[in-house]
Amino acid sequence: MTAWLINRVVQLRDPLSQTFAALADPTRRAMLARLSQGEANVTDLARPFLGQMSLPAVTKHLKVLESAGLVTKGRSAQWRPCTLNGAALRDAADWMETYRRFWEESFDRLDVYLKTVTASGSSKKKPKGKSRGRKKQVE
Amino acid sequence: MTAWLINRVVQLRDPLSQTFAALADPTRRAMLARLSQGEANVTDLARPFLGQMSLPAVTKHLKVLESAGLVTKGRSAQWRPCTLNGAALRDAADWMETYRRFWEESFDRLDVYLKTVTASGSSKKKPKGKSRGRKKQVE
DNA sequence: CTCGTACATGACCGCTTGGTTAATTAACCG
DNA sequence: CGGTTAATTAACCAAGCGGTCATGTACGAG
Repeated sequence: MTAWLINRVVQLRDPLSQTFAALADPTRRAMLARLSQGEANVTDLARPFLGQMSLPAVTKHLKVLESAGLVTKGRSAQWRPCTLNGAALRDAADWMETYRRFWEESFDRLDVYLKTVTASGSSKKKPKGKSRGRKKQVE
Repeated sequence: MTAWLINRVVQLRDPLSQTFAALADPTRRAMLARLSQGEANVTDLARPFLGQMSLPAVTKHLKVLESAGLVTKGRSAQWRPCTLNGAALRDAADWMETYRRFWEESFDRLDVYLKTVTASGSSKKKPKGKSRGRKKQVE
């Protein structure tokens, strides 16, 4: 029936959904990564992607990030200096925070497992330490 | 040109994008919230939404969560007991973590602002404390 | 075996998304 | 003024997404 209307209008435009949707694209995440190193105008942001996609495509991505509140686009003559805006990201992080125990639980299970393994070996090195949440990660 | 092909195939299917995309829907987030309180089968998960959407719709949402690795769907007779799987969520949280300074920066700016405001008033109550990251939030 | 329950699957539909090219606006520069 | 650079807008296209209904399947119970 006309349920799709209700959905489209009411459902999918809450800020959190917009934020997550904006993050659900590697191009957009890369742009955020670039912006995390400082202000940049549109062509700066586009540079790594030109050759793979056109400038209007970048403009579109940028618009998604902007309307999700993740970046702020200023203007100076013909340039649009963009800056990263942490606030929207914080909302998403806050949401995630409520689930932290779930990934730490599984980490703890691994921790317990590792302890049983190393218990049968020598007990030196003692790598205890509150080293939650692995490093790695670039993208 | 055939750029859309390259994109579709190569771009949008990385795990992180899938995870964020899965989170970009309030229905799906609500299902995760339900699962955070313990195992549930499909009709359990669907219950709050029936009347607003059909069962197949829920099945679809569930499939999105599943293929993003966020939930694991077991089977016991005709039931599919679903459980929340924290690992995928952790990957997303790790990504966010690299941007933490940006929302904490803005918090600090607010902090400074509040200090200048309260400085002109009385200096009692002293709400200093490392109370990062507001409470609120339900969804 | 038959029935009911719990889900999944398939075919369809309309909007959204991510991309394209071509044209347009806007500002600076000489 | 005319030209160049920066960026946006418009029109279009194919694929994806979120929903529908109808049908199909797998299992337990009587």
